[in-house]
Amino acid sequence: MKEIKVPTGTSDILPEQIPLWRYVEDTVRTVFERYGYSEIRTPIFEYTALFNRAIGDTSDIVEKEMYTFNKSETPGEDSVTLRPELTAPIVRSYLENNLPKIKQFQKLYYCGPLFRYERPQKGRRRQFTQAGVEALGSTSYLLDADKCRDAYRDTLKKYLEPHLPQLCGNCQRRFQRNVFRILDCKTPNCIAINKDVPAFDKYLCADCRAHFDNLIKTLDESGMKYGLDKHLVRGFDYYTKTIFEITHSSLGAQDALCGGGRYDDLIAELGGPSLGAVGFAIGLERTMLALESADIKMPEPPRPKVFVAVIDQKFSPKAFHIITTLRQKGISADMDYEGKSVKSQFRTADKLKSEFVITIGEDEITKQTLKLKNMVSGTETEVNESEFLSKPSF
RNA sequence: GUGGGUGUAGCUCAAUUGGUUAGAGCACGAGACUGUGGAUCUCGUGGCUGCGGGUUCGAGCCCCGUCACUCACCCCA
Repeated sequence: MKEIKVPTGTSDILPEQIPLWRYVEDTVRTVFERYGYSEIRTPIFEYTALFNRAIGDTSDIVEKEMYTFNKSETPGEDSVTLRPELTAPIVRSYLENNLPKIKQFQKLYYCGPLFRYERPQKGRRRQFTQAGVEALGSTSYLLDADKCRDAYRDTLKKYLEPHLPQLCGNCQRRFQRNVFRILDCKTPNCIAINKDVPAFDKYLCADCRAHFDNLIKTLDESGMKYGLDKHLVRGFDYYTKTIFEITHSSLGAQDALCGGGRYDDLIAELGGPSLGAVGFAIGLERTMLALESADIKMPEPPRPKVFVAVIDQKFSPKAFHIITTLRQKGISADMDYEGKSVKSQFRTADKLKSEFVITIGEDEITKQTLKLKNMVSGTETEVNESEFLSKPSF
């Protein structure tokens, strides 16, 4: 029989990694909330049609990377898909729950697992976690953003057409499927051709132009550091106007920590009013890779405050009573359950990094006291048992 | 889906040109005159060398296949 292991591209998060996860999750929540975003949670799977419509069929995600299934043979039961991204589900929920009617402008954030059927590599997993924000319903200047994109697409095609034979095989395919991707190519030959590609900002309509200029002006005035990348391309069809990424050099080929942009037409495309929106998502696993490479000190794992050791196993019930009492008073406490030697119990307490050890033996029972040892300083004190248990102090 | 790299103990790695019972460090467990941790020392547990075939008197090592992991393409966080 074949050994059953964790599925390809997924991994267990073991107890020792949990503090880092908590740290990262807590941090994004705190920051998002500081910026006025509220958390929203949507299902892990959605009807497949949602992603087909939102992401667009030029994307590989829709073509071959979705976990799609149909449990029911009944006709009319629609196929569902494990969510490969979260913008579309959130827009869906925003509309379905009439959020724009309650308050047109909504600032929402999320944090959770996503699924894409891909070949794993550094920073790329089949199940991964993203935290992101969506600012939905900001007044849209632009109903004609697509026109700019179409115009630029035509310009690009016109420029690249004569060079087509010199482009790499991938790019020749891209020319038909998605010209913009050619700008992103890493083949030396293609890079050379791309160098002289017409700049996109010459092809913006007045509206987009104004939007772009305003954005740049705001960024400059707030002292925000950024770079303009005329070769930046993002995969989803729903993006309009501004797109952006944050990358980190430690991440290898998959170096985007964060990516996002405007999607001013998506709400309307999913059946809602014509309202603009912006959002971005942060890859949590990639963030953690970057944190590890930056040698950031890991948060301390939780540890028991008290470990109770017994001289003889016959005192175990007593020890059990003590840890139960302490736990009820909100103090983390633990003990040995396997009748180990005193030395071994202390070793265990040490390994757990327990702050204090209480020892119980004949002496303590007759005197009705507890021996309390501070495991950092090594000093031992004797306390009255009933006093300590009714009002523990260290 | 395509290509490269790597698979030996829980982890990191050894094992002369193919040659006996596959080793070490760390980790884990027990102990060092028995009511006390960390340091040191002693002892111990632990491997169908990823799996399946082949070549050979003999394979951890060579050949083929397969699986897994990994990096990269593709695509994307």
